[in-house]
Amino acid sequence: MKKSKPKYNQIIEAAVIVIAENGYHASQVSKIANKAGVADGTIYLYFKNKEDILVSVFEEKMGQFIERIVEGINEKQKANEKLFTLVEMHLRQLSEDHHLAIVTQLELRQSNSALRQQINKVLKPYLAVIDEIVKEGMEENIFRDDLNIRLVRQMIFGTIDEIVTNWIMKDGKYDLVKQAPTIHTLLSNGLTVK
Amino acid sequence: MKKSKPKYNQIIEAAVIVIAENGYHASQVSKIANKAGVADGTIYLYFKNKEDILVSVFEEKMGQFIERIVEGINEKQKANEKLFTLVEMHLRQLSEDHHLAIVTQLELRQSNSALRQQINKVLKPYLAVIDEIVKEGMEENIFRDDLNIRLVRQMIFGTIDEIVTNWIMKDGKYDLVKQAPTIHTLLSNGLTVK
Amino acid sequence: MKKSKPKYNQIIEAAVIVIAENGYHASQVSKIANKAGVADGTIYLYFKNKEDILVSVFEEKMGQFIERIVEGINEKQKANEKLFTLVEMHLRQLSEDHHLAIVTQLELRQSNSALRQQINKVLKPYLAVIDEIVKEGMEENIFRDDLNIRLVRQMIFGTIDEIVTNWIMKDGKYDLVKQAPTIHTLLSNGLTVK
Amino acid sequence: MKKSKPKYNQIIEAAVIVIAENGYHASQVSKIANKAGVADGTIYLYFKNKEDILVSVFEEKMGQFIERIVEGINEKQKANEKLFTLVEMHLRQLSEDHHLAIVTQLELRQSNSALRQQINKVLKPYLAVIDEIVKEGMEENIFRDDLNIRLVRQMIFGTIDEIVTNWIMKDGKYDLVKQAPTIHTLLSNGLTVK
DNA sequence: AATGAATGAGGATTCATTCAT
DNA sequence: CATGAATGAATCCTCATTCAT
Repeated sequence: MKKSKPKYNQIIEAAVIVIAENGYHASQVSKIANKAGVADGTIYLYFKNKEDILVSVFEEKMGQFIERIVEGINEKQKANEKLFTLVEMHLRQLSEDHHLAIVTQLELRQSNSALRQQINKVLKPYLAVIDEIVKEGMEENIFRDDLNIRLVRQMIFGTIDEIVTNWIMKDGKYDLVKQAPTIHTLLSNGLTVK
Repeated sequence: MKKSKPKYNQIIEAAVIVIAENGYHASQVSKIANKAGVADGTIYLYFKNKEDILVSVFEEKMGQFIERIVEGINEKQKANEKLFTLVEMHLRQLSEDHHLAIVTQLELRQSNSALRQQINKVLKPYLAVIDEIVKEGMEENIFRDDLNIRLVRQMIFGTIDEIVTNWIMKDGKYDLVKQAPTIHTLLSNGLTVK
Repeated sequence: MKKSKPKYNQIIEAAVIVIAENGYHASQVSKIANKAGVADGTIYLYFKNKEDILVSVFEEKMGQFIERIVEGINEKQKANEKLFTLVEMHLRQLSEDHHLAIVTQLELRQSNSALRQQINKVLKPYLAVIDEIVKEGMEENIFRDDLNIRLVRQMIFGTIDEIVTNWIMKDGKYDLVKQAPTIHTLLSNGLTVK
Repeated sequence: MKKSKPKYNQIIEAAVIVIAENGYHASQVSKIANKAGVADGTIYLYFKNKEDILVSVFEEKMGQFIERIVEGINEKQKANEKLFTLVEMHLRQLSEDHHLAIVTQLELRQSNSALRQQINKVLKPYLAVIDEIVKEGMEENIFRDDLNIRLVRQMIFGTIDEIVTNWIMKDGKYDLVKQAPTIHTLLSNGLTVK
């Protein structure tokens, strides 16, 4: 966590749970405060407004999320191993924190466009990690050398994101992480018989 | 159109414009009524409630959207041609109706999860079309025979969806349709050198 | 009343009573709505916001207030009779509407400076009436010809206003109108023995 | 100053500036504390509550204000000289402390009626000084012997007060003190040709 | 004496929906 | 069918005040 203030973290953790359980619009500030064990007004000592809670949740959690993936990737040598690690850890991390998955895949998207811009900014470093893997793969001659990096990044992120969202909307009834190899193969080899 | 009542369509068209221009949360029923040239109360003669307007917008527009894609696909023989047609027409149709693209890619997602369930129901036939293409491709031995249809569908839809969303968030500043071949190649052949 | 909408007037009348009885800051919109026999939301069909109620109360009441004084003055020939009429009617009108007197003398002054500017605008015509009397008096050679009109106006208004405010703060325990002749004499002849 | 504690005075001075610059309603206790260079809580070691700060500001400043006027008056023999001195010094003192003038003429009046009662109490000695002058003038046969002291006091105070308020609302754009003779003449001789 | 983090009560306003005409 | 005036529930945020340190 960026800030070591305990109340700040209490509120962040409470917000994830309350938003996951009630949905963003039914998550009154007082409900979050209550769950965090602080007074309503205390929220505003740590956050500018209700939206800021949401952005901060995303920043904090996304920060850890990316950090861990980057660590995992750094242990790998080849771009396709790195891609596999990214897919697998993306799925694993959301798989292991159901509340967080609900918030990122469903509730966070209910935000207005101002908020969405901020969320995109937080997401940038993650997208940069994807770009980096793709570039490395092209340089290593593991990936084709004519790839449009932006489109590849959108395919990789769009695919994983859609898969996680579907899983969440099915209430996480099946094993998400187990699908990492298949997804990786799909992205690597595409649909066509060679 | 489900109903041939002219006011029904007036309201649907007004809703697309108002939501695209103002965003979901700033699109009051009275604003839509005003744009449609009817009284507020009249809305409720044609729609159960505000959510119902949104679902209906999506139903109507998605109905046409899918219909046209199915027509396009039926003219093709091979699964990979069909897939190309689907990608190209998906991009083209949203490219040509900016208002609709904003509504489907951004504003509609701000709805609560109850509404999102209904939207998914509307989306089902489209996803079924994708599934059908994949199955045909496998039978024709054009696509690999070990594909997990659900995951493939999520990759195809997730990729296109992410690409369109990014395009909209960049205010449609570049040519979307032109990217269809590259996207199709990516989905078909994946990232890896063969 | 400027507007013949009955609810508009109901709300104005309710506001005078509620504000006079509770003070401006303890006069919640819901309390005014309740007194007026309308829903809270209805207030906002007729007034922009809470401040607008206050300004409108003043506009409506001040409009009548001035109108009557002007009528009274027009029946008089000489400036000093007109001045007497102004003093007497000013006192009489506030004397006869205790609620209104509380609102104008006490509660209205708790407004912020933005509101006060608007109130001053409403007051302008009344001050103009005073100016007119003074000018006439000077032309008629009834008043001294070296008067500084602005200062005279401020003396006349300041004197009456202070007297009414003191009366209100003593809960209207004595007869205000009866003092008109003395006040008029004071303003006319000053303090000094001639 | 009632208390010789330096922080007490720091807070009083800070309050005058903060209230004059921000207006009464935007003058949070924390803003005053900040300006005074003390912690929020420290305010409550010297003042019972926020209202008490205001009353104390008025008491302290009014105390000095009256003291100086009394000194000035004591140097004069005749009641009409004393009245002139009172008018002139009233204008001069507020003229020379713009912040204080804003607070006394505008911001302090936004207080609720409970506070206003206390303010009136503080004002009493000043009104007594006016009364004294009037009585002396009557005894000296300089002023008419049939004056209603209360009304005369209200005329004198109301006139000066209204003139200062108008001056403040015009941002002190003209010379206030220069008007003392005219005001004094008006109060002494009234409007009428003799 | 001094601090300042924490408290929590309180209220204007919006807008989807109704229903008398 | 159509209207649109009226309804009223629902909530974020501020800020004076407290009290453990």
